[in-house]
Amino acid sequence: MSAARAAAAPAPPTARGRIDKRQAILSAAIEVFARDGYERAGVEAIAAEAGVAKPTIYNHLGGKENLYRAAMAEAAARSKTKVLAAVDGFPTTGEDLRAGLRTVARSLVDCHISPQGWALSRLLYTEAARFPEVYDEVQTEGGRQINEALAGRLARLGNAGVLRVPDPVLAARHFMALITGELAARTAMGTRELPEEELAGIIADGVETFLAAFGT
Amino acid sequence: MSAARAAAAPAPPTARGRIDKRQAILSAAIEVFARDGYERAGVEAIAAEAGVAKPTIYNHLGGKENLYRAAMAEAAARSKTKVLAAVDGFPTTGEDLRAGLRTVARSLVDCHISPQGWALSRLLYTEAARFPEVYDEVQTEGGRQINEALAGRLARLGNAGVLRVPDPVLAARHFMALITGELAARTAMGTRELPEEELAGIIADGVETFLAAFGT
DNA sequence: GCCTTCTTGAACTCATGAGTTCAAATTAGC
DNA sequence: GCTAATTTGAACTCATGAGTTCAAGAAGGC
Repeated sequence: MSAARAAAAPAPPTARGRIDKRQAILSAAIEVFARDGYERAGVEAIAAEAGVAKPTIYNHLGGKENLYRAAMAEAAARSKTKVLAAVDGFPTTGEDLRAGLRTVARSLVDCHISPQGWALSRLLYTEAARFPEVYDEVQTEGGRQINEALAGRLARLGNAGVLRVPDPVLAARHFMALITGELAARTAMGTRELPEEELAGIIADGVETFLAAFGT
Repeated sequence: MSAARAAAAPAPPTARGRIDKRQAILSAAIEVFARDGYERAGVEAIAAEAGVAKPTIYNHLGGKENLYRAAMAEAAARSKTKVLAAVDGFPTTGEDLRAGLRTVARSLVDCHISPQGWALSRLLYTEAARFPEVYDEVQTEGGRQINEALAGRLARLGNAGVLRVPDPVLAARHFMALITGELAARTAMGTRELPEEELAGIIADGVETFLAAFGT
């Protein structure tokens, strides 16, 4: 019986009993939803991916809709942590500003183009009509916080006289737009690989335009 | 019989026989796919919307996948026409450049945020994994052409000395990024209305940053 | 060791939706 | 008008997937 399951699931022959099933289910759900989309994703497939029986999912999370909500909350939390860490690397002084901006931009882009990052964006957009609350939660709890953090760092640089940012929030939005604006189109919303050199070029170009607009 | 169909379909009591069924089917398909997504859209619903019987769809277009491809090609063609017309309004002289840029930006944004525009983007992204050829066709046939047209106009302004655009293609990309970058997030990929004043603000801000970066 | 609690597998039910079939009705071409 | 092609409605088939049920099995607490 265990052997049959192990053959169907990539997961190791899971220990039985109540361990960290819930976490395993959420991780598997994120992966399968990301790969197949909400509609095409099967609860059975998620169960297999998690190395768990189907009723266990219904015990823990009640149903597909609720499972989706919980999985998205988990994914959003993970993503937010990463992005805020990336913003933390923002330069605080004008010393080698161009290089500093490129480094942060690269970190931010890496968050965006990671499989997890794309999965989150794609599902948010795709299911925005069906799950508006999920969209709002991620957007307000996540997106706004990130923008605020970025704006704060830009304001510091403005204060130090190395940038001209009368409206730091706007500058933060345009920074993100210039850096990440083309990623969706270029990678087909994360379904294509982007050559390293192309990525570096996009970032360098974005930083350049940003500096042309907001530098002193 | 005709009365029963008219009750189910919003379409007028269609004349029978081989008229413009195909066009009606494609228009209905665009609408239903846009509203419900590929997976949730039902062929039966499309038939009802088109005021046509289900077998007629299979006669004309063979199946759901093919119907999707044809509908997307139609939608892309319509969209491209509109966008290229918008680019045509681009200023060619430096006279009142700011106002001219805002006007074009507004036209471009209007194409983007129209229900048809969002439908196209959303479906392209959502189904990029399942229909990569559709994505490529629209992206290369449409996106590239639009970017080229925009770059051409920017190059003229550069030549006239009112803009500093060593790389017109790059400038075109950044123009679009600054103008349309936030629209997806703000409108939840077109599922929310955006207040007119907010939209005007986004455009004005985008043009301002663009001029700061590329103006003389 | 024992009892409670959770997990499992397997076989269900039930709804939905793609695609087909076909005789009857309708239309277009002439 | 007459004929050939097309459209229609309605009733199919068939596959898929959500959610449930239940008896048997496996931890974990004591």
